[in-house]
Amino acid sequence: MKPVAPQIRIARPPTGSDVARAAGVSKSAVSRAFNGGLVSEDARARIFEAARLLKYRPSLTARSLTTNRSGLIGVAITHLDNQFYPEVIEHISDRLREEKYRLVLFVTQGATDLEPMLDELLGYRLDGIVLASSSLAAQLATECRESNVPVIMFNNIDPQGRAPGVTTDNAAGAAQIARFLLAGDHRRFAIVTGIADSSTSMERCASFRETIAAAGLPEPARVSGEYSFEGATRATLELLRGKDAPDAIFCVNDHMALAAVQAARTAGREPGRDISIVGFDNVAIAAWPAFALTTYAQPVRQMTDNMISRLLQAIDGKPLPDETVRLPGRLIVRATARRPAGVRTDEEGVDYWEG
Amino acid sequence: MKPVAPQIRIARPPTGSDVARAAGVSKSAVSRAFNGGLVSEDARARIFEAARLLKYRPSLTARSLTTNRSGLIGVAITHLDNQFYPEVIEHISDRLREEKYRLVLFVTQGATDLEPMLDELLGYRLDGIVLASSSLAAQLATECRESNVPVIMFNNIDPQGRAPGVTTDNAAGAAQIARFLLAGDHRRFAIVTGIADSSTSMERCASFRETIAAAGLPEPARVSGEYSFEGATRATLELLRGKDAPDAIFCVNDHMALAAVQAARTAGREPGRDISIVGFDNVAIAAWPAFALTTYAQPVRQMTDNMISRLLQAIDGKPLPDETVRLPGRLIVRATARRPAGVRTDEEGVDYWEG
DNA sequence: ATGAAAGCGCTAACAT
DNA sequence: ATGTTAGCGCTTTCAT
Repeated sequence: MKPVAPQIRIARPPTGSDVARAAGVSKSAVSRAFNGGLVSEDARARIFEAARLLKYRPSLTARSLTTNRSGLIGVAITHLDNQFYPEVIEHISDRLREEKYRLVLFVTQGATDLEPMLDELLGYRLDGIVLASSSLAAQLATECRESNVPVIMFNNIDPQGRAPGVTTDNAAGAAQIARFLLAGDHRRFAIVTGIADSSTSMERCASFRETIAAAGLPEPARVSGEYSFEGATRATLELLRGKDAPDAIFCVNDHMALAAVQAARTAGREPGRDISIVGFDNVAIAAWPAFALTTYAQPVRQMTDNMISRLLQAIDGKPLPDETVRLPGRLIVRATARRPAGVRTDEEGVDYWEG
Repeated sequence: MKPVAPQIRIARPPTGSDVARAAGVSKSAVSRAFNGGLVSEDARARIFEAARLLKYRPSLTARSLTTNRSGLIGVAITHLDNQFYPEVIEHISDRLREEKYRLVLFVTQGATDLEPMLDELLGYRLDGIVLASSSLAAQLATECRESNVPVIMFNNIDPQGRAPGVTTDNAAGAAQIARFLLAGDHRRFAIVTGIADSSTSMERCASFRETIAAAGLPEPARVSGEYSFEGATRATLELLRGKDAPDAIFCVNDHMALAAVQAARTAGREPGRDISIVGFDNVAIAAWPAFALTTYAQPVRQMTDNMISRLLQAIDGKPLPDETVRLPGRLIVRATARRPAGVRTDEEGVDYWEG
């Protein structure tokens, strides 16, 4: 005994065949019409009209099965509370939209396992992957490459240079900050670092120390701010407590520098007058009047442009060399650090220092 | 004349057939093994072993073609510079991961056309869509629903209630802020609003005005801060310039309130002493010592939980009623507004006011 | 418990 | 310029 009524089905999106039927052509004609193939004006017109009527949109899922392209780029990112990353996401998103790719976002937790992460990243046949600021980024990168998915690292690179990546020239930046502070007559330096295994933190830290050492001054004190606001607050307070408190603190990123500025005030020291604090990133908040943070600006736009271009090339089959591109930034001078001579102003009224 | 050498092909990811062959079973067996179907212990073991060796991961793209589920949830969002949204993204991302969905992020521009947006959203057969803070959200919502894709609005709802959504109870929140300010003996009120067609801004604004009116006090001045930092700065400065300058400013969100606080200082008025400023959202930055912003906290966690649960139910076929769920928040008392009587402290040391 | 076969919506050779 | 055909990698009846 069969059911009398046909099964009620949810209205399904129209397919290319539906359009073909309505327009009186074959599926292939429809496909060609939507992909810039050869179709007569006449047919093309009928096809688009039918498509419009039926509200047809090609299923990108089905398409990706045959083209072997998903149109999806994965972006793995942490520390969304650090304003730098939302800014990065906006830039990436802009570029990707221009290039007709969609952005699949993976907000990675602090300590995640590698495997589940990989299942997520590799299960979808993402066309490419951007690894920004994840602590397991370097490991992820090698795994993904084994699976033949183009990967590129952003702002946090593989220290051994075994994966393609883009960063600001951290060494140059940190060295310039050190020279700036030296020129400002500071003598007792300290560094608030990020998490231990962060390449970014290590590079900036190392270069800063070298420059200070080269000037013949004592080794800067170092405390980890763990890349968090609270961590940096604690770190700064700890640095300020000692009798040999520093007269200049370099925070490895702005997120922590902003915490440091406030911590210093809490401790009764006004940055720029009683103590100098310099950050790295030049996030939007750094320019806020409440902070006026002196900081080294990362060229975010250029970094994302370079990264996406290279990634797309790799997707198009051009092999991506394991090269780390290091782009130069600029030291933006505001008010949280004593100003040495040589500060200049650009056309837009921004003060900067080139040593 | 044919080419002699076969075309060199990039190593392709292994397929279910590869695994089946290696394990000596059929494709269907592999599929069942990976989907909790009926397979003998023996076969299952061989299948997983083969899969491990070949590094096989089922193609979710192909799967979605047959199951008609993509496992993708679209999230459309603007104003990433407003720290509220990165926070929201983190919460959404957490929940989605738990539920085995991936997040496709659409950072919508200020003024985008509807159509390209729709092509993007509907082309991928997204299982569901979250519309947060887009100015065209209400229009997008109706369009998507016509295409049978579950949609839910977040923090910015359809004023006519023709689409499901979640917000904080904006009316209750704004009214409470007004009562708080009234209790603090303020008399000349002003509002810094968001963009004109934002439901959120309108709701908060309307309720605030009603409460002030009900108290028999003159209509608050209103200036648009356009949801931007610069806009809010200008708006505040403008308000402060007049001879009849307000003694209390309600900013429709924290992002603008933070600008207002700094603008007030620029104008020589210290918030909490010379003028009172209250925000809405309770973003992380509001708690920073530099601001200590008094603000109405949105229950972000509950909002996203509610939203995702409902969205997933809709995806599972349970029809989603066009209901706007309004969750209660809490007025967090910090230092930017004069404190009336009745401020209490919770277990975590947070000061709040319930009127 | 297992396999064969059909089909999801599309694209891409290959004919014509 | 257009249609036919054969998959893409998977799930899902339907037999066995």
